[in-house]
Amino acid sequence: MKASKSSIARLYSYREALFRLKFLGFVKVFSENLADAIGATAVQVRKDFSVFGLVGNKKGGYQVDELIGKLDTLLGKNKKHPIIVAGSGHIGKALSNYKGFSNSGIEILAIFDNDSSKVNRKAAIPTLPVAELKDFVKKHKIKAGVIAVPETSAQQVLDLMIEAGIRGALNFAPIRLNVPESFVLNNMNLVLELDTILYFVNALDRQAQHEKHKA
Amino acid sequence: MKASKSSIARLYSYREALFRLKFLGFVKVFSENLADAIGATAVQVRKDFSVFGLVGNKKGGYQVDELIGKLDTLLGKNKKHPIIVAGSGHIGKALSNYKGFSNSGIEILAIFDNDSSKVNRKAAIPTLPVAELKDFVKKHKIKAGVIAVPETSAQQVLDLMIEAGIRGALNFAPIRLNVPESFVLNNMNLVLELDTILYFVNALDRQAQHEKHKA
DNA sequence: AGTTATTTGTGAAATAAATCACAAAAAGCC
DNA sequence: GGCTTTTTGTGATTTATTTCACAAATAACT
Repeated sequence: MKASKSSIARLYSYREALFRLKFLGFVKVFSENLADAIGATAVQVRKDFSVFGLVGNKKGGYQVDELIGKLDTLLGKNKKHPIIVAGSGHIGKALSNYKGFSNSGIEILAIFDNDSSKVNRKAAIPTLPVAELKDFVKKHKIKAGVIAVPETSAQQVLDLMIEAGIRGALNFAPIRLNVPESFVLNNMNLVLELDTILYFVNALDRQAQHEKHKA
Repeated sequence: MKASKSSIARLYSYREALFRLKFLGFVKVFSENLADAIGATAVQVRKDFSVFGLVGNKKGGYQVDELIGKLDTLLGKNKKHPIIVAGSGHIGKALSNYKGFSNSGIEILAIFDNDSSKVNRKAAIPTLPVAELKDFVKKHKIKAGVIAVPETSAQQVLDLMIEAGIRGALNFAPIRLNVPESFVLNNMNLVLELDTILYFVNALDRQAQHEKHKA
């Protein structure tokens, strides 16, 4: 097996879980503790670890600090990761106010917006005109960005990011964006997620209805 | 094959794409058009359709209006879907201002917040005290909700929702929530998504570095 | 009307991901 | 020190998903 998107995501989840477990006083953990913490199975944890060369101690489990250290190296968590956000609407604001980045290494350096009335160079996270995006990205060697603009300008902004040298992005606009082969694009589509939930909720109801009918 | 989460998500995407294609003047479409539109392959489109009994016309493709109609029925898009949001922070606000729900059937009926200073019964989408959540959900027969509260109160709010009869939720709090077997829970974890993007972006760099070294 | 080109629909094959089954290591007990 | 118990690590198996390969239909052309 090799590193799939979901196995990488699980590694980050294990890391989060380890911090929580450490806070609770754990010095060592077993694959089962981690599995419980992130909602997986113990075998899955060990298989993931096996793929990434994370070894434990038979019967002794894994040393929490040591494991966090190895994960940090593996996941690049001992480095800073500067990113930018395009769009200072509600999603952009939600991101810039988000507390959860604290121990993640991720840091939003700036927000970019087309609307000049939104520009604010004095804020802790400044809002800058889109015209400055390219230079800013090059200057700060930024590799990833968030697209939080309306769908009508999403592709345009993304193209600008790519041109500036950005290599990956998280997209909140509800459309399919075109990117070069090697570009890493993840999509967050609120409506699609809600739709899927509603489908399964209603499917459960339909099933229940069906059962009732049979009885 | 049966209805998997991702195949359902694709059906919703096909539907979206069909609206766009219709707007562009398409009266009939081929599986390849739909594949291009959502970034899949033509075979995948046909296979998905095959699973859900969506038939087209050999050589003639699919009639756009007819297909939209069938998808609407299948996906419950000809019904209203009232939902609630817990938490009136930035994410809650982003959702209540979101334009993309317009032709989705999804309607946010209310936002709930613990902070009494946030309560506002007059707004188009009212913000109400959490104490009223249960009655509101029962009264309006709401089946799904969004959790946009801090992680410290996420489980508590979710339990309240479940108690009120809600069957599925979209969770923005970056923790694993416990739900009954049949409850439909989807997670949106911003940091996790960004982490994964950064991992692959940096992995590409590492690879490039490696190649350079070899050369 | 017959022929050709195109497109659907779907079993069969391939690929990817998760789970099982069990050997090997090591801690603790007697 | 040997025996027992627990837990890791991983090849083999299963399950899920995607892709392939091709028959069957049908629209368009001659």
